[in-house]
Amino acid sequence: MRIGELARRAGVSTRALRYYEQQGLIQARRSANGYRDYDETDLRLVVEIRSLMAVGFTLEDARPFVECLRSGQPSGHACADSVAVYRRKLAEIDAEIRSLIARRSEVAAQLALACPGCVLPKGGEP
Amino acid sequence: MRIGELARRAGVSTRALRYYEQQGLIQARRSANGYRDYDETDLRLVVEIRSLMAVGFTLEDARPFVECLRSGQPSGHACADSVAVYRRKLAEIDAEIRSLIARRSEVAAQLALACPGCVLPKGGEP
DNA sequence: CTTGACATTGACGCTGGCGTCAAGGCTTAC
DNA sequence: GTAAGCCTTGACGCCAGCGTCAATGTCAAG
Repeated sequence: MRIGELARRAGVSTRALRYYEQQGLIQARRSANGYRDYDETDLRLVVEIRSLMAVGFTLEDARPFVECLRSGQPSGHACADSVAVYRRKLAEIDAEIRSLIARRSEVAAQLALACPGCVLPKGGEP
Repeated sequence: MRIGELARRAGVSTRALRYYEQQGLIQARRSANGYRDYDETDLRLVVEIRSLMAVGFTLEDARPFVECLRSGQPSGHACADSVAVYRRKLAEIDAEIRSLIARRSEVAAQLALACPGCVLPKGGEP
């Protein structure tokens, strides 16, 4: 299939697909006229990328999953590198959550100073 | 005082101070030679900006606080606009935290699929 | 033959908050 | 006079993930 059809089926823009290719995440065969030619495997790669991005992964984070799929594995997380990224992302998310909770309580404290009675607790601070 | 001294005392770069001025957050008087000339009030404004940014506020978020201070209020959160920003930021932070928790549990679920026994819970899911 | 829907590459724009360099002017100290 | 250390404005760079425009090629339908 050509790039427009892949874009429609994957729910992304053609620009995004070219960008993924530029970043080395997907590689398209070329038809005789120079058009990119994709197959169902490419669709799976793009869907994998998008589902990872939907949970906050960057394109670089997605790379091991894509390579895992391309190496013939039935799923992108069947490789050690992918699992390592999962664990790292979990740690990153946990750090972000902790940071946000800390910042939330600081803001809530300031709001309480500025406007006593304005702030209703959320369980952030003990 | 000139820009270098203000920068040192506030713990920011001169570049940042010029940027804040360009964004209309602070306004410096000028000496006869064209140099920016700041006073203690300006220092307070910059300190306010930095403390707000430290908890995740953007420069635009900080604007009402700065204007509040410049209007003669003893503290930046003594104005209605500032309180409104506090409440909006609290809501934004809460939304971010919820989103992160949701994403964390999705990632954890995927990790559990990929590597059973890898994931140890964190209290995110019941 | 022409229109229209597809495709190509290349390049600039966007967001925020600056860092960094260029090219020069002011002031003081030696 | 000259070196050092401050200051000025202007402009490009950076990060990610594309959006958008330009100029042009390809191909099937009418």
